[in-house]
Parts: sequence; C-alpha cells; structure tokens
Amino acid sequence: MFNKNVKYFTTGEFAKICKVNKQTLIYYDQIGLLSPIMKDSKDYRYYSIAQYEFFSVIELLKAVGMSLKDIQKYMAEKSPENFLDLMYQQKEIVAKKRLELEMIESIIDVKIDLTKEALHLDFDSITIEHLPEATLYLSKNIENSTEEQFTKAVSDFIDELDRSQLDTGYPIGGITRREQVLAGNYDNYSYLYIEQPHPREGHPYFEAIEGDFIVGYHVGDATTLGETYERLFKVMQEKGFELGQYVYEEYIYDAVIKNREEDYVTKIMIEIEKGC
Amino acid sequence: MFNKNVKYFTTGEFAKICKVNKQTLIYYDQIGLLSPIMKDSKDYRYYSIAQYEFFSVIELLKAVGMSLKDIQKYMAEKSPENFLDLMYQQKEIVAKKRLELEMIESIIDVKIDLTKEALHLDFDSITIEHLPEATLYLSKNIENSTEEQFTKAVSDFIDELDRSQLDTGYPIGGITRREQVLAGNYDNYSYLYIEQPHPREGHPYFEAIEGDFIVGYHVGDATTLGETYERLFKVMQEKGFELGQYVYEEYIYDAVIKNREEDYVTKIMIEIEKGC
DNA sequence: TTTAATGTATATAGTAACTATATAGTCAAG
DNA sequence: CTTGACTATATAGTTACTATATACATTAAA
Repeated sequence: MFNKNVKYFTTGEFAKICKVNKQTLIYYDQIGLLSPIMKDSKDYRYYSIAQYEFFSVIELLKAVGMSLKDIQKYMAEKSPENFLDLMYQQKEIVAKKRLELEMIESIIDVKIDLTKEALHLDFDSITIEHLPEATLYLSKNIENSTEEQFTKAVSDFIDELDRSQLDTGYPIGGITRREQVLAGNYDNYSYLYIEQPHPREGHPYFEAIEGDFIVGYHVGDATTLGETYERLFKVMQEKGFELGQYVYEEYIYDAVIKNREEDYVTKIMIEIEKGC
Repeated sequence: MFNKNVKYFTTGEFAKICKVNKQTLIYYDQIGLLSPIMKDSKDYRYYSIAQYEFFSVIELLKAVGMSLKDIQKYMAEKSPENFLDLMYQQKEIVAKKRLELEMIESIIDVKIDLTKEALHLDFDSITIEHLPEATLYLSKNIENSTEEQFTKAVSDFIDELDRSQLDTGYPIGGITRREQVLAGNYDNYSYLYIEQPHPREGHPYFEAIEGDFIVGYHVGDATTLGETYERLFKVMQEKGFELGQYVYEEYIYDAVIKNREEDYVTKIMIEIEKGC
C-alpha cells in the first residue's frame, strides 16, 4: 500500500490534508517530530502521502493527551511490542477520561434540573410538602464545633466527595437538630450532606428526608436567617404542626449563580409532625 | 450554609484545599478571576471557605474546556438564566468529547487486537483460509489513475473517513482486480478500503471478503512485491486453484510500528476459486 | 533572644504547543 | 516584467501555568 508515493506536497498542501496550520508542520520539523521526506536547494519542504500516516498517529496520541516529547520518544523506539504497551497504557488513560466526562455530564444534568426548577420558584411562598425518600451522604458530626473545626470539616467533606466521586452536582446542605433550632442556633449544624440519587455500595449513607416538611426560602445573607425561621414557625403554629427531628438547609442560588450575597437564596426544609 | 466563614486561609492553606499550586492562586488573583476576600497591610492574601465554591466552579468549567477568559466573562454576568444557557452549551460540548473518546477507545481496542495477532504471525507462511463476510467501506474507483490522482484519492478517502467517523482503526487496504494482477500491475488498485466491523446506516458499503483466500505476507518495501506474488501464484498452481475476482492488500506493520521501510509487512489476500 | 526554617510577597523567566507577524526570497500567470 | 501567491526564517505573542530569585514576615527551636 502507498507504494505509489512519488508526488510530493508542499508545506501548504500537506497542511491542508492534515487540517493544521502550516506553521505547525514547520514547528514539528524544527523539533524533529515530523520532518519532510525531502528539502530542495531553496529549503522548500516536500512531504509524501505516506507521511500522512505518520502524522495521523501523532494526532491520535495527542488526542489521548500524550505530549509531543513523549510521542517523539515512542516514535524513536517503535516496535510491535512497544506499540502494544503504549496502546494498553492509553486504553486505561482514555477510559479514565471518559468516566470523568460521564461524571461531568451527570453533574451538568443535575445543575440544569435544579436551575430550571429554581426559576419557577416563588421565594415568598411557604408550603407544606411530602418529600419522598432521598439518600444523603453525610459528613461527620459537627455540632457545637468551633469556626476552625467547622471550616476543617467542610474542607474534609469536600475532599471526601472528591476522592470518592460523590459530587453529584447537588448542593451541599446542612442538617440542624430540633433542639438547636428551638434554641435559635440556626447555624449550629449537626451534619453536612449531599444528595446521592444513585447511591453506590461500600459507603455509609444516611437514609433521610422522607416525610412531611414545611418548606420556605431565605433571600439574603445569613445574618437575617432568623427572621425567615420566625415566619416559618408562625405558619407551623397556625396549621398546628410540631417541629420534627431535623431541619435541612441548602443553597438554591449561591456564588456560582449570583454575584452579591444579598441575592443568595437558601431553601429551608423543616421536618414536621402533624400535630395531635 | 457557610455563614460560619470567619476563619481565613492563607494562600498556601487554600491552595492545599483546592489541590493546586500556590502560584496558580496568585495568578488567578492577578488576572482577576478569583481574588482573596481580603488582603492585610503586608499584602498577605486571605481566602474564605465560601470561596472554595467559587473555585470549584472554575474547575468544572475548566474541565469542560472553557478558557479562563470565558470563565471570567461568565462570572461577571452571573444569573440563573445565563447559568442555564452555559450548562446547556457545555452539555453538548461534553457529549461530543465523550463520543470522541469512545471512538478512540474502540480504535485502540482494534489496534491492540491487530498487533497481538500480528505478533503470532509467521510472515513466511502461505495459507489457504476461508474468510468470513466482512463489511468494507470503499473509496471511489481509482483504477489506472495517475500518481497525482491516486494521491488525491487517498487524501479524499482519508478526509471522508474523518468526516464520517469511519476510521475504525483497521488499516487502509487496496483492492486490485484479477485482470490487473494477471498483467503484473500489482499496484494498480481499483479501490481503497477500510473494514467496518459495525457498519452504520446511510453509507454505501461494499459487502466483500467472503470466500476462500490464499494468504501470504510481503516483508519490505513495494519494489519487491512482485516476488511475493510469484511465490503465492506458485502455491496456487500446485494446489490447483484459480485466481478469483479480487486481491486485497493491507499493511500489518507500517510507519506507525516500524521505523524502516524494509521492515514493513504487507498482507496479501488472493481470492481463489477452487479449481475444476 | 537570636537564629534557622518556613512562610509570605513580587518580579521575572521558562514551559508546551502552537499562532501570528515581519521580512525576504521564489515562482507562475498575465 | 511585474503582480500575487506562495515559500522560507526569525521572532514575538498566546494560554495557563510553573519555577526561580530576591526580599520581607512569622514561628519554633537553640
């Protein structure tokens, strides 16, 4: 095959075939990665069609993320065995990359769903909702922690989500115990959590949120959070509901979507026991 | 959430949380992408845990291939609507990238299979084989073409494989008609071809290779190809086989695997009709 | 309390893999 | 014989860091 390679291409022609910039070929020549089969007396470069093959391997190896230097190294030591080794290595690398992309895809899907939902919300509304069972991944207990401890816990939690690929794109939320809420310590969270729509084996999950909740929204930064809680409690009282075990708090709009802290929106879900 | 963000991190601490180089944070500050929440009188930078959130969005957008400039542009015009738009755009881009990776994965698999097979081959052997039906994608007819036309045809064929994602990782082969072979014009191919193990709809394929073949290997460049053909013909004669319609030629080892043209190996498959 | 190790800062240069630009020589058509 | 399209080299710019050199600050040990 390709024994008919007598016609030569100039740099420009060959660049068109390869679909790259002419300068790229000159660069490849300079670094000795892919040199033309021949140069004439005026230093014009001439490439053969067989060199396209060579070029396309470079493209494949580049596509899997190999550096030009590494490609060059391989090209210098070509053999069926080395090629096979290289392919086995690249197979793993590409598979890892594909998995990463798949994770990003599902995170994006979640972000789209959440944002679309948020756009239709009325942040002044206070509703009673029955929330279906959801699986949550929890941080270690952080009740009564100092600011330093809290910060460390958040950082650890994020690390764990990273390491164990538990970042689902859902917001990180905080769980507060009934007692703390009653005492007005709305920010004394017991746990951080993130929803896991497709829980995996081998991790301790906390099966939570299944029951009746009073749901409201707090717009603005945390300093006025108390006011929103008061509003919610008032409605609870009117309807004759008792405070349940836990309160869940999570961002609807945060630094990712809004610039100013006054525009952040926190969703507050208060577990209720239908009063008797 | 994260209203307890009073503890500040130095550049080094924050870099550890973000798992990046300290200099990267300084760089982000310089270009105004992510600046610390506060600087003290000695210009020491201090970051809050809430800024990690911001950082992680940058990482996500970077992971899908956005430039820092574009990320910065988005960050300046944040809104639920813009975020949704961005996510829809990125969803498509990521899906495209995933498909590309999947293609590379299957190409790598094919290369591994072919190379493993080749390692066990005896290039001196001449065998009679029944090849199962395989689907081939063909170039336009290139019989009797000039060198320039041939070159153009190869370039066009490669373009088409690229455009229509028909590059399966199988080698590009050449088909020669019985008459040309009998006349000794071994390199006067009628078509180029590439095997399509998973043919797609909407493309003209040529259902080929199904039948009995005499299979041999040519080691070295094309100038001595004739000798190998003679050897094959001799075996055919001994066994009493007649030359069939087509001969198929493809590289086993080429510029991708071997450095010197003398080491290239061409596989020759001659269709035979069991003589009477 | 001094000293050494570690931390911070800025400024600058280097890196990869191009990409663009400036300048000059070459070639083919009209 | 000139014009326009090509070729070449050399150099600078690009992105997103990364490394290095120098100077000042903080902390832990001697």
